[in-house]
Amino acid sequence: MEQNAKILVVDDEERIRRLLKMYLEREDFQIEEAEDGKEALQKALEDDYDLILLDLMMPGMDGEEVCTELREKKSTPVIMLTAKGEEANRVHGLEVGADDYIVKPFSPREVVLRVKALLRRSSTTNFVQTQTKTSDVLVFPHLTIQKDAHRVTADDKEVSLTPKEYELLFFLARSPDKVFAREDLLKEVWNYEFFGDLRTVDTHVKRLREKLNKVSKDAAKMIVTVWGVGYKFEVEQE
Amino acid sequence: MEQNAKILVVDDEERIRRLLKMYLEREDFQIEEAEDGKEALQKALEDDYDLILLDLMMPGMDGEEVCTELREKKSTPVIMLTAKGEEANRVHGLEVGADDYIVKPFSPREVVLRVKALLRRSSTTNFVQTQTKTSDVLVFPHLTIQKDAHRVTADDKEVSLTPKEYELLFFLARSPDKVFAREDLLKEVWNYEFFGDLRTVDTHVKRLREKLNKVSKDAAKMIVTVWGVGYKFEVEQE
DNA sequence: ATAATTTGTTACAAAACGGTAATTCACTTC
DNA sequence: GAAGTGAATTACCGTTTTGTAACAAATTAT
Repeated sequence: MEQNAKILVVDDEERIRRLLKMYLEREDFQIEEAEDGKEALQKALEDDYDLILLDLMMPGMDGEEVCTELREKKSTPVIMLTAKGEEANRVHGLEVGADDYIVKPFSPREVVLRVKALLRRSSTTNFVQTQTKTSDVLVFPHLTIQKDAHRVTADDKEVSLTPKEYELLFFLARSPDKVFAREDLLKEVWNYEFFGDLRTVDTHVKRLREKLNKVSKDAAKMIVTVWGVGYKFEVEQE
Repeated sequence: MEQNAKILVVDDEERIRRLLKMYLEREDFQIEEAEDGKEALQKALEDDYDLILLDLMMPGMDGEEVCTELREKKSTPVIMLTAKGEEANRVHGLEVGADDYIVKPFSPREVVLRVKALLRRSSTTNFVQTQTKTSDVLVFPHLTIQKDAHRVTADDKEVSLTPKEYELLFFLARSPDKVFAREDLLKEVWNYEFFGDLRTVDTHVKRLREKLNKVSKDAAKMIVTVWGVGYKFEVEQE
Protein backbone atom coordinates (compact mmCIF):
# COMPACT_ATOMS: atom_id res chain seq x y z
CA MET A 1 0.00 0.00 0.00
CA GLU A 2 0.97 3.56 -0.52
CA GLN A 3 0.46 4.24 3.12
CA ASN A 4 3.04 6.22 4.94
CA ALA A 5 3.81 8.10 1.80
CA LYS A 6 5.64 11.37 2.32
CA ILE A 7 3.66 14.42 1.34
CA LEU A 8 4.65 18.05 1.11
CA VAL A 9 1.93 20.53 1.94
CA VAL A 10 2.41 24.00 0.56
CA ASP A 11 0.19 26.91 1.46
CA ASP A 12 0.85 30.36 2.80
CA GLU A 13 -2.05 30.09 5.19
CA GLU A 14 -1.01 28.36 8.33
CA ARG A 15 -4.58 27.36 9.01
CA ILE A 16 -4.89 25.45 5.78
CA ARG A 17 -1.59 23.70 6.28
CA ARG A 18 -2.60 22.56 9.73
CA LEU A 19 -5.91 21.34 8.52
CA LEU A 20 -4.42 19.31 5.71
CA LYS A 21 -1.74 18.00 7.96
CA MET A 22 -4.23 16.90 10.52
CA TYR A 23 -6.43 15.03 8.11
CA LEU A 24 -3.61 13.44 6.20
CA GLU A 25 -1.74 12.33 9.27
CA ARG A 26 -4.84 10.64 10.41
CA GLU A 27 -4.41 8.48 7.32
CA ASP A 28 -0.87 7.76 8.35
CA PHE A 29 0.80 9.90 5.78
CA GLN A 30 3.98 11.62 6.70
CA ILE A 31 3.63 15.36 6.28
CA GLU A 32 6.05 18.18 5.78
CA GLU A 33 5.15 21.78 5.23
CA ALA A 34 6.29 24.77 3.30
CA GLU A 35 4.78 28.20 3.57
CA ASP A 36 5.89 29.77 0.35
CA GLY A 37 6.93 28.88 -3.12
CA LYS A 38 10.61 29.28 -2.52
CA GLU A 39 10.70 27.00 0.46
CA ALA A 40 8.50 24.53 -1.35
CA LEU A 41 10.73 24.29 -4.36
CA GLN A 42 13.80 23.93 -2.25
CA LYS A 43 12.33 21.11 -0.21
CA ALA A 44 10.82 19.42 -3.20
CA LEU A 45 14.16 19.31 -4.93
CA GLU A 46 16.19 18.25 -1.94
CA ASP A 47 13.88 15.54 -0.83
CA ASP A 48 11.85 12.92 -2.61
CA TYR A 49 8.17 13.28 -1.86
CA ASP A 50 5.50 10.93 -2.99
CA LEU A 51 3.16 13.80 -3.56
CA ILE A 52 2.92 17.57 -3.27
CA LEU A 53 -0.17 19.54 -2.35
CA LEU A 54 0.45 22.94 -3.78
CA ASP A 55 -1.51 26.12 -3.30
CA LEU A 56 -1.82 28.14 -6.45
CA MET A 57 -2.07 31.63 -5.05
CA MET A 58 0.83 32.56 -2.85
CA PRO A 59 2.77 35.75 -2.38
CA GLY A 60 6.16 35.67 -4.03
CA MET A 61 6.58 32.57 -6.11
CA ASP A 62 3.16 31.09 -6.84
CA GLY A 63 2.23 27.49 -7.32
CA GLU A 64 2.42 27.65 -11.04
CA GLU A 65 6.00 28.77 -11.03
CA VAL A 66 6.94 26.18 -8.46
CA CYS A 67 5.39 23.52 -10.59
CA THR A 68 7.10 24.65 -13.76
CA GLU A 69 10.49 24.80 -12.16
CA LEU A 70 10.03 21.54 -10.36
CA ARG A 71 9.08 19.77 -13.54
CA GLU A 72 12.42 20.61 -15.07
CA LYS A 73 14.06 18.27 -12.61
CA LYS A 74 11.46 15.95 -11.17
CA SER A 75 8.11 14.40 -11.82
CA THR A 76 6.76 14.31 -8.30
CA PRO A 77 2.97 14.11 -8.46
CA VAL A 78 1.33 17.45 -7.75
CA ILE A 79 -2.16 18.36 -6.69
CA MET A 80 -2.90 22.03 -7.12
CA LEU A 81 -5.14 23.88 -4.68
CA THR A 82 -7.05 26.71 -6.26
CA ALA A 83 -9.48 29.13 -4.72
CA LYS A 84 -12.85 29.29 -6.29
CA GLY A 85 -12.36 32.52 -8.13
CA GLU A 86 -9.14 31.30 -9.65
CA GLU A 87 -10.85 28.42 -11.25
CA ALA A 88 -10.14 29.86 -14.63
CA ASN A 89 -6.49 29.17 -14.03
CA ARG A 90 -7.28 25.60 -13.56
CA VAL A 91 -6.38 24.41 -16.98
CA HIS A 92 -3.34 26.51 -16.79
CA GLY A 93 -2.36 24.58 -13.72
CA LEU A 94 -2.69 21.31 -15.49
CA GLU A 95 -0.77 22.70 -18.41
CA VAL A 96 2.04 23.54 -16.10
CA GLY A 97 2.32 19.94 -15.08
CA ALA A 98 -0.02 19.46 -12.17
CA ASP A 99 -1.70 16.08 -12.00
CA ASP A 100 -4.91 17.12 -10.37
CA TYR A 101 -6.45 20.16 -8.81
CA ILE A 102 -8.83 20.74 -5.96
CA VAL A 103 -10.98 23.80 -5.58
CA LYS A 104 -11.10 25.59 -2.26
CA PRO A 105 -12.89 25.39 -0.01
CA PHE A 106 -12.51 21.67 -0.13
CA SER A 107 -13.87 19.07 2.20
CA PRO A 108 -11.25 17.12 4.10
CA ARG A 109 -12.64 13.89 2.83
CA GLU A 110 -12.28 14.98 -0.72
CA VAL A 111 -8.64 15.83 -0.32
CA VAL A 112 -7.85 12.53 1.26
CA LEU A 113 -9.59 10.65 -1.50
CA ARG A 114 -7.89 12.59 -4.25
CA VAL A 115 -4.51 12.18 -2.62
CA LYS A 116 -5.00 8.46 -2.37
CA ALA A 117 -6.26 8.26 -5.90
CA LEU A 118 -3.26 10.09 -7.26
CA LEU A 119 -0.84 8.04 -5.21
CA ARG A 120 -2.46 4.94 -6.54
CA ARG A 121 -2.29 6.19 -10.08
CA SER A 122 1.27 7.26 -9.93
CA SER A 123 2.47 4.11 -8.33
CA THR A 124 0.67 1.75 -10.66
CA THR A 125 2.07 3.29 -13.78
CA ASN A 126 5.51 2.13 -12.84
CA PHE A 127 4.53 -1.19 -11.46
CA VAL A 128 2.58 -4.04 -12.79
CA GLN A 129 -1.04 -3.75 -11.87
CA THR A 130 -1.06 -5.57 -8.60
CA GLN A 131 -3.42 -3.06 -7.11
CA THR A 132 -6.91 -4.38 -6.93
CA LYS A 133 -8.26 -0.92 -6.42
CA THR A 134 -9.21 -0.80 -2.83
CA SER A 135 -12.73 0.21 -2.05
CA ASP A 136 -13.80 1.59 -5.34
CA VAL A 137 -16.95 -0.34 -4.90
CA LEU A 138 -18.56 -1.00 -1.59
CA VAL A 139 -20.82 -3.99 -1.57
CA PHE A 140 -23.17 -4.78 1.27
CA PRO A 141 -26.07 -7.17 1.64
CA HIS A 142 -28.74 -4.87 0.26
CA LEU A 143 -26.70 -1.96 -0.89
CA THR A 144 -23.95 -1.27 -3.34
CA ILE A 145 -22.01 1.90 -3.78
CA GLN A 146 -19.91 2.46 -6.84
CA LYS A 147 -17.57 5.20 -5.94
CA ASP A 148 -16.37 6.38 -9.32
CA ALA A 149 -19.79 6.18 -10.86
CA HIS A 150 -21.40 7.96 -7.94
CA ARG A 151 -23.96 5.27 -8.19
CA VAL A 152 -25.96 3.65 -5.48
CA THR A 153 -28.15 0.62 -5.85
CA ALA A 154 -30.35 -0.87 -3.21
CA ASP A 155 -31.63 -4.36 -3.92
CA ASP A 156 -30.47 -3.85 -7.48
CA LYS A 157 -32.56 -0.80 -8.01
CA GLU A 158 -30.87 2.50 -8.54
CA VAL A 159 -31.25 5.26 -5.99
CA SER A 160 -30.61 8.76 -7.15
CA LEU A 161 -28.96 10.81 -4.49
CA THR A 162 -27.87 14.39 -4.35
CA PRO A 163 -24.17 15.07 -3.86
CA LYS A 164 -24.38 15.62 -0.14
CA GLU A 165 -26.58 12.64 0.39
CA TYR A 166 -24.16 10.55 -1.55
CA GLU A 167 -21.16 11.81 0.31
CA LEU A 168 -22.79 11.26 3.62
CA LEU A 169 -23.74 7.73 2.77
CA PHE A 170 -20.34 6.99 1.34
CA PHE A 171 -18.58 8.35 4.34
CA LEU A 172 -20.62 6.31 6.75
CA ALA A 173 -20.41 3.19 4.66
CA ARG A 174 -16.66 3.47 4.45
CA SER A 175 -16.40 2.66 8.13
CA PRO A 176 -19.18 0.20 8.77
CA ASP A 177 -20.42 -0.08 12.32
CA LYS A 178 -18.49 2.90 13.52
CA VAL A 179 -20.55 5.57 15.18
CA PHE A 180 -19.90 9.14 14.18
CA ALA A 181 -21.06 12.12 16.18
CA ARG A 182 -22.89 14.76 14.24
CA GLU A 183 -19.96 16.99 14.87
CA ASP A 184 -17.63 14.53 13.27
CA LEU A 185 -19.82 14.20 10.25
CA LEU A 186 -19.98 17.94 9.82
CA LYS A 187 -16.24 18.12 10.10
CA GLU A 188 -15.57 15.34 7.68
CA VAL A 189 -18.28 15.48 5.10
CA TRP A 190 -18.85 19.18 4.85
CA ASN A 191 -16.09 21.49 3.81
CA TYR A 192 -13.73 23.11 6.19
CA GLU A 193 -15.40 26.46 6.29
CA PHE A 194 -18.84 25.22 7.07
CA PHE A 195 -19.94 25.82 10.64
CA GLY A 196 -23.60 25.11 10.51
CA ASP A 197 -26.16 23.54 12.72
CA LEU A 198 -25.95 19.97 13.87
CA ARG A 199 -29.53 19.47 12.80
CA THR A 200 -28.31 19.73 9.27
CA VAL A 201 -27.01 16.23 9.59
CA ASP A 202 -30.35 14.96 10.82
CA THR A 203 -32.07 16.43 7.87
CA HIS A 204 -29.74 14.81 5.41
CA VAL A 205 -30.03 11.51 7.16
CA LYS A 206 -33.74 11.81 6.98
CA ARG A 207 -33.72 12.46 3.24
CA LEU A 208 -31.27 9.69 2.68
CA ARG A 209 -33.36 7.21 4.59
CA GLU A 210 -36.41 8.35 2.74
CA LYS A 211 -34.90 7.69 -0.65
CA LEU A 212 -33.43 4.39 0.36
CA ASN A 213 -36.65 3.34 1.95
CA LYS A 214 -38.60 3.80 -1.23
CA VAL A 215 -36.42 1.25 -2.86
CA SER A 216 -35.39 -1.08 -0.10
CA LYS A 217 -36.45 -1.16 3.51
CA ASP A 218 -33.40 -3.22 4.31
CA ALA A 219 -31.02 -0.71 2.87
CA ALA A 220 -32.64 2.11 4.79
CA LYS A 221 -32.27 0.21 8.01
CA MET A 222 -28.53 0.25 7.64
CA ILE A 223 -28.35 3.86 8.70
CA VAL A 224 -28.78 3.59 12.41
CA THR A 225 -29.29 6.28 15.00
CA VAL A 226 -27.29 5.81 18.15
CA TRP A 227 -29.15 7.81 20.71
CA GLY A 228 -27.13 10.49 22.39
CA VAL A 229 -24.16 9.76 20.21
CA GLY A 230 -24.72 9.99 16.49
CA TYR A 231 -25.18 7.79 13.45
CA LYS A 232 -23.59 4.69 12.09
CA PHE A 233 -23.81 2.53 9.05
CA GLU A 234 -24.55 -0.90 10.35
CA VAL A 235 -24.11 -4.12 8.50
CA GLU A 236 -26.51 -6.61 9.83
CA GLN A 237 -24.90 -9.56 11.44
CA GLU A 238 -26.17 -12.70 13.01
CA MET B 1 3.84 5.41 24.85
CA GLU B 2 3.26 9.08 25.12
CA GLN B 3 2.90 8.77 28.82
CA ASN B 4 4.50 11.34 30.98
CA ALA B 5 3.77 13.94 28.41
CA LYS B 6 3.86 17.50 29.68
CA ILE B 7 0.53 19.25 29.57
CA LEU B 8 -0.39 22.85 30.18
CA VAL B 9 -3.81 23.39 31.68
CA VAL B 10 -5.27 26.85 31.16
CA ASP B 11 -8.48 28.00 32.79
CA ASP B 12 -9.39 30.98 34.90
CA GLU B 13 -11.40 28.82 37.25
CA GLU B 14 -9.19 27.26 39.84
CA ARG B 15 -11.69 24.51 40.37
CA ILE B 16 -11.49 23.37 36.79
CA ARG B 17 -7.72 23.48 36.76
CA ARG B 18 -7.50 21.38 39.86
CA LEU B 19 -9.94 18.89 38.49
CA LEU B 20 -8.12 18.48 35.22
CA LYS B 21 -4.82 18.28 36.98
CA MET B 22 -6.08 15.58 39.25
CA TYR B 23 -7.43 13.39 36.52
CA LEU B 24 -4.52 13.85 34.20
CA GLU B 25 -1.92 13.26 36.86
CA ARG B 26 -3.61 10.05 37.64
CA GLU B 27 -2.65 9.04 34.11
CA ASP B 28 0.91 10.00 34.82
CA PHE B 29 0.91 13.16 32.82
CA GLN B 30 2.97 16.03 34.03
CA ILE B 31 0.79 19.07 34.57
CA GLU B 32 1.44 22.76 34.70
CA GLU B 33 -1.16 25.45 35.05
CA ALA B 34 -1.90 28.94 33.87
CA GLU B 35 -4.85 31.00 35.00
CA ASP B 36 -5.12 33.49 32.21
CA GLY B 37 -4.30 33.94 28.59
CA LYS B 38 -1.23 36.01 29.15
CA GLU B 39 0.39 33.57 31.49
CA ALA B 40 -0.58 30.72 29.21
CA LEU B 41 1.02 32.23 26.16
CA GLN B 42 4.17 33.06 28.03
CA LYS B 43 4.56 29.56 29.38
CA ALA B 44 3.62 27.95 26.12
CA LEU B 45 6.29 29.88 24.29
CA GLU B 46 9.00 29.45 26.88
CA ASP B 47 8.48 25.78 27.39
CA ASP B 48 7.71 22.89 25.09
CA TYR B 49 4.51 21.20 26.02
CA ASP B 50 3.18 18.08 24.44
CA LEU B 51 -0.32 19.42 24.65
CA ILE B 52 -2.29 22.40 25.87
CA LEU B 53 -5.78 22.33 27.34
CA LEU B 54 -7.10 25.78 26.74
CA ASP B 55 -10.27 27.37 28.03
CA LEU B 56 -11.96 29.52 25.44
CA MET B 57 -13.67 32.06 27.65
CA MET B 58 -11.30 33.87 29.93
CA PRO B 59 -11.11 37.45 31.10
CA GLY B 60 -8.40 39.40 29.36
CA MET B 61 -6.85 37.42 26.58
CA ASP B 62 -9.17 34.59 25.63
CA GLY B 63 -8.31 31.17 24.34
CA GLU B 64 -8.76 32.10 20.76
CA GLU B 65 -6.22 34.86 20.94
CA VAL B 66 -3.77 32.68 22.77
CA CYS B 67 -4.12 30.06 20.12
CA THR B 68 -3.67 32.46 17.27
CA GLU B 69 -0.58 34.03 18.75
CA LEU B 70 0.86 30.71 19.73
CA ARG B 71 0.41 29.37 16.25
CA GLU B 72 2.67 32.03 14.88
CA LYS B 73 5.56 30.41 16.63
CA LYS B 74 4.67 26.89 17.55
CA SER B 75 2.42 24.03 16.67
CA THR B 76 1.84 22.57 20.07
CA PRO B 77 -1.35 20.51 19.98
CA VAL B 78 -4.27 22.35 21.53
CA ILE B 79 -7.57 21.17 22.88
CA MET B 80 -10.04 23.96 23.37
CA LEU B 81 -12.51 23.94 26.22
CA THR B 82 -15.76 25.66 25.39
CA ALA B 83 -18.84 26.20 27.49
CA LYS B 84 -22.04 24.88 26.09
CA GLY B 85 -23.51 28.20 25.09
CA GLU B 86 -20.39 29.12 23.19
CA GLU B 87 -20.75 26.12 21.03
CA ALA B 88 -21.18 28.33 18.05
CA ASN B 89 -17.59 29.37 18.47
CA ARG B 90 -16.54 25.83 18.38
CA VAL B 91 -15.45 25.59 14.86
CA HIS B 92 -13.98 28.97 15.11
CA GLY B 93 -11.64 27.38 17.57
CA LEU B 94 -10.57 24.88 15.00
CA GLU B 95 -10.06 27.62 12.50
CA VAL B 96 -7.78 29.38 14.86
CA GLY B 97 -5.65 26.30 14.96
CA ALA B 98 -7.01 24.19 17.77
CA ASP B 99 -6.85 20.47 17.14
CA ASP B 100 -9.88 19.44 19.08
CA TYR B 101 -12.42 20.92 21.40
CA ILE B 102 -14.35 19.68 24.36
CA VAL B 103 -17.63 21.13 25.50
CA LYS B 104 -18.13 21.95 29.16
CA PRO B 105 -19.25 20.49 31.36
CA PHE B 106 -17.17 17.53 30.36
CA SER B 107 -16.75 14.21 32.03
CA PRO B 108 -13.25 13.50 33.28
CA ARG B 109 -13.16 10.27 31.40
CA GLU B 110 -13.86 12.07 28.17
CA VAL B 111 -11.06 14.52 28.66
CA VAL B 112 -8.56 11.84 29.38
CA LEU B 113 -9.61 9.90 26.31
CA ARG B 114 -9.44 12.93 24.04
CA VAL B 115 -6.08 13.96 25.41
CA LYS B 116 -4.69 10.54 24.77
CA ALA B 117 -6.19 10.44 21.32
CA LEU B 118 -4.64 13.73 20.35
CA LEU B 119 -1.28 12.82 21.77
CA ARG B 120 -1.42 9.65 19.78
CA ARG B 121 -2.29 11.52 16.63
CA SER B 122 0.23 14.25 16.99
CA SER B 123 3.12 12.19 18.16
CA THR B 124 4.72 11.85 14.80
CA THR B 125 5.83 8.56 16.17
CA ASN B 126 5.02 7.08 12.83
CA PHE B 127 5.87 3.74 14.22
CA VAL B 128 3.57 1.04 13.16
CA GLN B 129 2.62 -0.01 16.62
CA THR B 130 1.00 3.30 17.43
CA GLN B 131 -2.36 2.29 16.13
CA THR B 132 -2.58 -0.78 18.26
CA LYS B 133 -5.38 1.17 19.88
CA THR B 134 -5.84 0.08 23.38
CA SER B 135 -8.88 -2.06 23.75
CA ASP B 136 -11.09 -1.16 20.85
CA VAL B 137 -13.00 -4.27 21.48
CA LEU B 138 -13.45 -5.84 24.85
CA VAL B 139 -14.21 -9.52 24.68
CA PHE B 140 -15.35 -11.54 27.66
CA PRO B 141 -16.88 -14.99 28.00
CA HIS B 142 -20.47 -13.94 27.49
CA LEU B 143 -20.12 -10.32 26.62
CA THR B 144 -18.50 -8.24 23.94
CA ILE B 145 -18.17 -4.50 23.77
CA GLN B 146 -17.22 -2.83 20.53
CA LYS B 147 -16.13 0.62 21.44
CA ASP B 148 -16.38 2.41 18.11
CA ALA B 149 -19.63 0.81 17.19
CA HIS B 150 -21.08 1.54 20.61
CA ARG B 151 -22.25 -1.98 20.40
CA VAL B 152 -22.75 -4.53 23.11
CA THR B 153 -23.52 -8.15 22.51
CA ALA B 154 -24.30 -10.72 25.14
CA ASP B 155 -24.14 -14.32 24.00
CA ASP B 156 -24.09 -12.98 20.47
CA LYS B 157 -27.31 -11.10 20.83
CA GLU B 158 -27.31 -7.35 20.64
CA VAL B 159 -28.19 -5.31 23.70
CA SER B 160 -29.28 -1.78 23.10
CA LEU B 161 -28.10 0.52 25.83
CA THR B 162 -28.62 4.18 26.52
CA PRO B 163 -25.54 6.40 26.57
CA LYS B 164 -25.16 6.36 30.32
CA GLU B 165 -25.71 2.67 30.58
CA TYR B 166 -23.15 2.11 27.90
CA GLU B 167 -20.62 4.37 29.50
CA LEU B 168 -21.11 2.79 32.85
CA LEU B 169 -20.65 -0.69 31.48
CA PHE B 170 -17.69 0.32 29.43
CA PHE B 171 -16.04 1.97 32.34
CA LEU B 172 -16.47 -1.03 34.60
CA ALA B 173 -15.47 -3.50 31.94
CA ARG B 174 -12.31 -1.60 31.23
CA SER B 175 -10.98 -2.61 34.62
CA PRO B 176 -12.27 -6.09 35.21
CA ASP B 177 -12.49 -7.27 38.77
CA LYS B 178 -11.77 -3.87 40.19
CA VAL B 179 -14.34 -2.57 42.64
CA PHE B 180 -15.51 1.00 42.29
CA ALA B 181 -17.34 2.91 44.97
CA ARG B 182 -20.48 4.66 43.88
CA GLU B 183 -18.71 7.91 44.45
CA ASP B 184 -15.96 6.92 42.10
CA LEU B 185 -18.39 5.94 39.44
CA LEU B 186 -20.24 9.20 39.78
CA LYS B 187 -16.99 11.08 39.50
CA GLU B 188 -15.70 9.18 36.54
CA VAL B 189 -18.69 8.44 34.45
CA TRP B 190 -20.76 11.50 35.14
CA ASN B 191 -19.54 15.00 34.41
CA TYR B 192 -17.71 17.13 36.87
CA GLU B 193 -20.55 19.31 37.93
CA PHE B 194 -22.83 16.53 38.88
CA PHE B 195 -23.13 16.03 42.61
CA GLY B 196 -26.25 13.99 42.77
CA ASP B 197 -27.48 11.08 44.73
CA LEU B 198 -25.41 7.96 45.05
CA ARG B 199 -28.54 5.95 44.42
CA THR B 200 -28.39 7.17 40.85
CA VAL B 201 -25.72 4.60 40.25
CA ASP B 202 -27.91 1.87 41.65
CA THR B 203 -30.64 2.76 39.28
CA HIS B 204 -28.40 2.64 36.30
CA VAL B 205 -26.90 -0.63 37.39
CA LYS B 206 -30.37 -1.99 37.76
CA ARG B 207 -31.38 -0.95 34.27
CA LEU B 208 -28.19 -2.31 32.88
CA ARG B 209 -28.62 -5.66 34.55
CA GLU B 210 -32.17 -5.78 33.40
CA LYS B 211 -31.27 -5.32 29.78
CA LEU B 212 -28.40 -7.74 29.94
CA ASN B 213 -30.49 -10.26 31.76
CA LYS B 214 -33.11 -10.36 29.06
CA VAL B 215 -30.46 -11.53 26.71
CA SER B 216 -28.01 -13.45 28.81
CA LYS B 217 -28.14 -14.36 32.46
CA ASP B 218 -24.43 -14.94 32.40
CA ALA B 219 -23.65 -11.51 31.12
CA ALA B 220 -25.84 -9.90 33.75
CA LYS B 221 -24.00 -11.78 36.45
CA MET B 222 -20.80 -10.05 35.53
CA ILE B 223 -21.91 -6.86 37.20
CA VAL B 224 -21.37 -7.70 40.80
CA THR B 225 -22.41 -5.86 43.92
CA VAL B 226 -19.75 -5.69 46.57
CA TRP B 227 -21.73 -5.09 49.67
CA GLY B 228 -20.86 -1.95 51.53
CA VAL B 229 -18.35 -0.96 48.89
CA GLY B 230 -19.68 -0.63 45.38
CA TYR B 231 -19.73 -2.50 42.09
CA LYS B 232 -17.32 -4.38 39.96
CA PHE B 233 -17.27 -6.08 36.63
CA GLU B 234 -16.26 -9.63 37.35
CA VAL B 235 -14.97 -12.12 34.89
CA GLU B 236 -15.84 -15.59 35.97
CA GLN B 237 -12.97 -17.90 36.41
CA GLU B 238 -12.65 -21.53 37.27
C1' DA C 1 -32.77 35.44 -16.20
C1' DT C 2 -35.76 32.16 -14.56
C1' DA C 3 -37.02 27.84 -12.99
C1' DA C 4 -35.77 23.77 -10.62
C1' DT C 5 -33.07 21.43 -7.52
C1' DT C 6 -30.36 21.07 -3.69
C1' DT C 7 -28.97 22.57 0.72
C1' DG C 8 -29.34 24.73 5.25
C1' DT C 9 -32.29 26.58 9.12
C1' DT C 10 -35.76 26.74 12.33
C1' DA C 11 -39.47 25.30 15.16
C1' DC C 12 -42.02 21.91 17.33
C1' DA C 13 -43.93 17.51 18.89
C1' DA C 14 -42.84 12.94 20.22
C1' DA C 15 -39.86 9.84 22.19
C1' DA C 16 -36.14 8.44 25.05
C1' DC C 17 -33.49 9.29 28.87
C1' DG C 18 -31.80 10.61 33.61
C1' DG C 19 -32.20 11.69 38.43
C1' DT C 20 -34.81 11.50 42.68
C1' DA C 21 -37.40 9.84 46.22
C1' DA C 22 -40.12 6.55 48.43
C1' DT C 23 -40.76 1.80 49.33
C1' DT C 24 -39.36 -2.81 49.81
C1' DC C 25 -35.82 -6.18 50.37
C1' DA C 26 -31.28 -8.28 51.99
C1' DC C 27 -27.56 -8.72 54.78
C1' DT C 28 -25.22 -8.04 59.28
C1' DT C 29 -24.79 -7.64 64.00
C1' DC C 30 -25.92 -7.56 68.69
C1' DG D 1 -34.84 -12.15 66.00
C1' DA D 2 -34.95 -7.16 66.08
C1' DA D 3 -32.67 -3.17 64.72
C1' DG D 4 -29.83 -0.94 61.58
C1' DT D 5 -27.59 -0.21 57.36
C1' DG D 6 -27.03 -0.70 52.53
C1' DA D 7 -29.11 -2.26 48.06
C1' DA D 8 -32.86 -3.16 44.73
C1' DT D 9 -36.93 -1.74 42.83
C1' DT D 10 -40.58 1.13 41.32
C1' DA D 11 -42.79 5.11 39.88
C1' DC D 12 -42.55 9.72 38.62
C1' DC D 13 -41.46 13.95 36.11
C1' DG D 14 -38.40 17.28 34.04
C1' DT D 15 -34.93 17.44 30.45
C1' DT D 16 -32.62 16.26 26.35
C1' DT D 17 -32.46 14.29 21.96
C1' DT D 18 -34.43 13.19 17.79
C1' DG D 19 -37.44 13.17 13.56
C1' DT D 20 -39.99 15.84 10.69
C1' DA D 21 -42.06 19.44 8.20
C1' DA D 22 -42.03 23.86 6.40
C1' DC D 23 -39.46 27.53 4.91
C1' DA D 24 -35.41 30.27 3.15
C1' DA D 25 -31.17 30.45 0.82
C1' DA D 26 -28.03 28.99 -2.42
C1' DT D 27 -26.76 26.58 -6.28
C1' DT D 28 -27.46 24.57 -10.78
C1' DA D 29 -29.69 23.85 -14.93
C1' DT D 30 -32.62 25.57 -18.68
